[in-house]
Amino acid sequence: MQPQLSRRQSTILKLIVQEYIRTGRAVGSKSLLERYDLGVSPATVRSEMGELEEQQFLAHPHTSAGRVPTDRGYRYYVEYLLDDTSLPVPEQITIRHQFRQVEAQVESWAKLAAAVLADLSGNLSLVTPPRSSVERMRHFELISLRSRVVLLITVTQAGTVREVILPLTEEIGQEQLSALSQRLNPLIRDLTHEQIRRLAEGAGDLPGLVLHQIADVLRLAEQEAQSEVIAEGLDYVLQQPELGHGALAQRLLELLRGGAILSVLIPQLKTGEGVQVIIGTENRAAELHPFAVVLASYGARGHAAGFLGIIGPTRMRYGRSISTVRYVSQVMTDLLRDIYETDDEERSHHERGR
Amino acid sequence: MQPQLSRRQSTILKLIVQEYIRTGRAVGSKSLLERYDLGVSPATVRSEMGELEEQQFLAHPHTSAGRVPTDRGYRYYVEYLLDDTSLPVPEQITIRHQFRQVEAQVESWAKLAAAVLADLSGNLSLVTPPRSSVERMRHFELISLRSRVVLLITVTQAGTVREVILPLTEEIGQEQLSALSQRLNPLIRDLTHEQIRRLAEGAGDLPGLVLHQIADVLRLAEQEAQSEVIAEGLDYVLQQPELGHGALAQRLLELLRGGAILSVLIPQLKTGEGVQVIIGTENRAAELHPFAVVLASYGARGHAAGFLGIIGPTRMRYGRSISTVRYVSQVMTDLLRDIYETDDEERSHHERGR
DNA sequence: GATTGGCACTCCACGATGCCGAGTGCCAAC
DNA sequence: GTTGGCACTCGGCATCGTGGAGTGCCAATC
Repeated sequence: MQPQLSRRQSTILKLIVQEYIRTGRAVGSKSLLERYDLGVSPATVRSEMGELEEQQFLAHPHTSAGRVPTDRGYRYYVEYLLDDTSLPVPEQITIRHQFRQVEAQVESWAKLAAAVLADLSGNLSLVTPPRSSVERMRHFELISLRSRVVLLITVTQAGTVREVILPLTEEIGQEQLSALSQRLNPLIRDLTHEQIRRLAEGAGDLPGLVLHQIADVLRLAEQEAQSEVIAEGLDYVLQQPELGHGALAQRLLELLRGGAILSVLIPQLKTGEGVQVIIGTENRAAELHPFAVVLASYGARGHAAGFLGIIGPTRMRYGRSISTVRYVSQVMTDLLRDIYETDDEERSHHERGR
Repeated sequence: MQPQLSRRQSTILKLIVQEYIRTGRAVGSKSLLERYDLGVSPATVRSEMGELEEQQFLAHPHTSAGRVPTDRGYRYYVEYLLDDTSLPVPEQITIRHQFRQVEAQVESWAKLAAAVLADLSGNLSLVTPPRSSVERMRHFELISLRSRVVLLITVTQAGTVREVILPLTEEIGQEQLSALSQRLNPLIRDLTHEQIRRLAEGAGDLPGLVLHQIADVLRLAEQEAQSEVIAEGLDYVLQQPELGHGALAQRLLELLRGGAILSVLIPQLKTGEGVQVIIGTENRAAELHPFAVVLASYGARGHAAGFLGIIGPTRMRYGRSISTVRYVSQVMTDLLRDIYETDDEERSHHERGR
């Protein structure tokens, strides 16, 4: 869609979108002029509105109602009419500060990100924890919980930590377990689950069991990366008058169960394209047609990565949502870089940060 | 409250509660007799109903409506009128089967429990992951992520695994880190965070840093045990007609944010008392007055433990909820026992299981 | 040719009205 | 103690009328 509207039409569309987002009521020519002086009469505005409706940017709920933006109208608004603001600095500082509190615990990043997104946008937020699509082994440990029950802890290259319980057929002491892990660890460092499984075939009884389990864990971690999602701000969903009453909110919550929403969203996500906005029927999944989605990925290049975003009614504050998503994704990317990046990269990054 | 109703009054109360739970509409004398033959006329039922209302077991929404159970009415029903059924065996088998799938991953137990509770009860479920109120150290590992960034993994006696990132001032190789952990691990096994912190004081630079961090992690784990909660079945909340429309559902969701609901519920939870039912205004917290809570704790004696339960409208299927909560709590307790119990205990437990 | 004021028309939201059905409470009779 | 009868009550629902906001069109004007 190219910009194809006259200056005045653009102005009117912009005001109608803003006004509708603000009030939630269809906007009429007169009431629009009461708030904004356009230097023309209602009749003129009406004729322009008629033109905009002709071109599918606006719609009437019914004959004697005002105009409401269509998905196409929102799209044009987001594309060409939105003042490209970034998040206010005080809020940036607050966010950075909050993240600093949990800097050390990687698992809490995603939770915090979800909370921040929800609170700042006033919408439902979704965040996937940082994961790698191909998990490679970093390190594992065997810890004796009690006789014949061992805890296997695996750390992947991407920093994901997993633990599984390993029942053994015979009793094996902590010393033996430590020796085993010391022997195996160097062998499987940086290998994928397939490679480890191949190794397991040739190995002895106990090592074979352990290696098999490790391979399983790695494979599982990759699978879960496709389905684990943290959501926050459910209460905001109900605050939306247009969603709260109908069965719409319920549908949305159902989509969240078991991360089903991810398989709906991911196919549409273009990685590394900054913030993406998907409005109403632009969503491939029909369930999401009543909603707008603001998405971004974070992390980078084969390292741990994920995506985050917010979902709300198409009548959402796009400017605010986009700047929030953009900023939080940046913060998450920075955090990940601080862990995995080589020193060179890190230095240049910190310089950029000033 | 002692049983204080005549046989016929009890029957009528029971039928009214059941009928109201089934239909959600106030129950009248005539419509009650249409479904159930009590061998008496509507007028008789009416007079009994009047008596029950007198005693606060029933209430009228308005003059010409049927009767609705009061919280007191539900209480009497749960206490004396409920047929004490256990969960149907096929469902028991399904649940056991589902847990067997994730047996090895301790972290997924709570999630699964929440999903099962929600699906079987058709209500919102809450589950806290198994935690110990006094965390003691089991084992830790140091893993070099990259130069000067180390991942510290701690495993507590209760089996909780935590990871934190440790920035160092100077570069230290994996070999040195492994040596350090091998030296320190035996020293701090089974210690609390306070004891470890005391040890840290006298230790050298790096060991001191590590021990301090470990103590922090332990302390944090204890704190989080008080606030971490998994909820499932939010969509069911909205299906409840009496909640979906009002702002009530929203209030409930707000309570869930950040585990605030735990601090509301825990003070009222008596541990080791089987399944507890808290109905409406019996809840100390006013926010929960519109709801009924079915709660149980699981786990045992200083080991990892937690609680689980469901929250729904006071008009809930108490029989089903209670039996579900009871069964799932039993399953969780069994699972934990299989990990931590000594072999003796385990044997007798398995024998009981047959 | 664009803009404007005027005007008829449309339709929703909202309150008032009336009716029906379900339910109650009471009472006299059994 | 139980019953049938009866007057009464009240919410729910449909119907109706009104007012306001908004539109579309057109002829007049700049």
